[in-house]
Amino acid sequence: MKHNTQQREAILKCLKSARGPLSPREILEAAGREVPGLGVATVYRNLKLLVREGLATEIVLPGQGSRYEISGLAHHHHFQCRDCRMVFCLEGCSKGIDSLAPAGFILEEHDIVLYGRCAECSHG
Amino acid sequence: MKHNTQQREAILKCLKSARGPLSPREILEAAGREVPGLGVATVYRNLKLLVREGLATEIVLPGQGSRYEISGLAHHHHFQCRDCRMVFCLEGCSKGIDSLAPAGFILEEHDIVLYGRCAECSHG
DNA sequence: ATTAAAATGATAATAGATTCTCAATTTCAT
DNA sequence: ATGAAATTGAGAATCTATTATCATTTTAAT
Repeated sequence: MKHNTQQREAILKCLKSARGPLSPREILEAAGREVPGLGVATVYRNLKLLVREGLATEIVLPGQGSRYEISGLAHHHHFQCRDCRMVFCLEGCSKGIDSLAPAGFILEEHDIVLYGRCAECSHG
Repeated sequence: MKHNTQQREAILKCLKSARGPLSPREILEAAGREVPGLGVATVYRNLKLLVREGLATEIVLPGQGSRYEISGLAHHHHFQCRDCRMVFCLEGCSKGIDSLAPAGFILEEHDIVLYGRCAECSHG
């Protein structure tokens, strides 16, 4: 990453203003509004680059391709709306998760995903 | 599902004796030991069938293809070993998950996945 | 302004999982 | 034991997400 490009800036800006991790497609659409003609390959290339540089973090939910969110957020989990399919970052974390691991197992990490309807889609 | 086949029986038996959801590949290998020559298509066909009949349940972890476990188990979650990649069913569920949903959001379901080392791989 | 390196966009290519096709085999009611 | 219906196995085909290719454009140091 030697040169700054408007494409990369636009992608980063998207991630910063998002309420949750975005899919490459969502990023293509959003950043494409700022940089017309933006191509898929560029989105993927830059996401990979941003992750490598530590500026973005890859988020994977069950049954879907990777999403990306801005790095540096505190430990948190996600909520996916079953209507609009959007993913939102949540705050905090449920206690007592560690106790779910069976004896003899070493727990290193955990993921929690909530599913339901977001405020808008729950007819807000 | 009009005819019972040894293939289907073998697949079902695998699911019943497993400690967690199995991938089609794992099932192919395990059931293939009982029914030599077992084909992938047959595994997929029967899994689909078993799910339709309510005998098996599809489980999807982040970044991986579907796995299948026997139906009827109580609410539970899973642990994936980062070494052997095997997935294990856990018991119980962490309290307070519901409180993670933001105001205005309707929570319908949740998934929890723990990652780490299973008893065997943690050098047991 | 010039230029070499970096980055882009269009599209082809790849990869992995799952499904389809179809001839051959198996199941089970008779 | 027989035969129609169901199922199977091998391999081709499909689908989706991501990556590679490459000619063209952009960046930024000079």
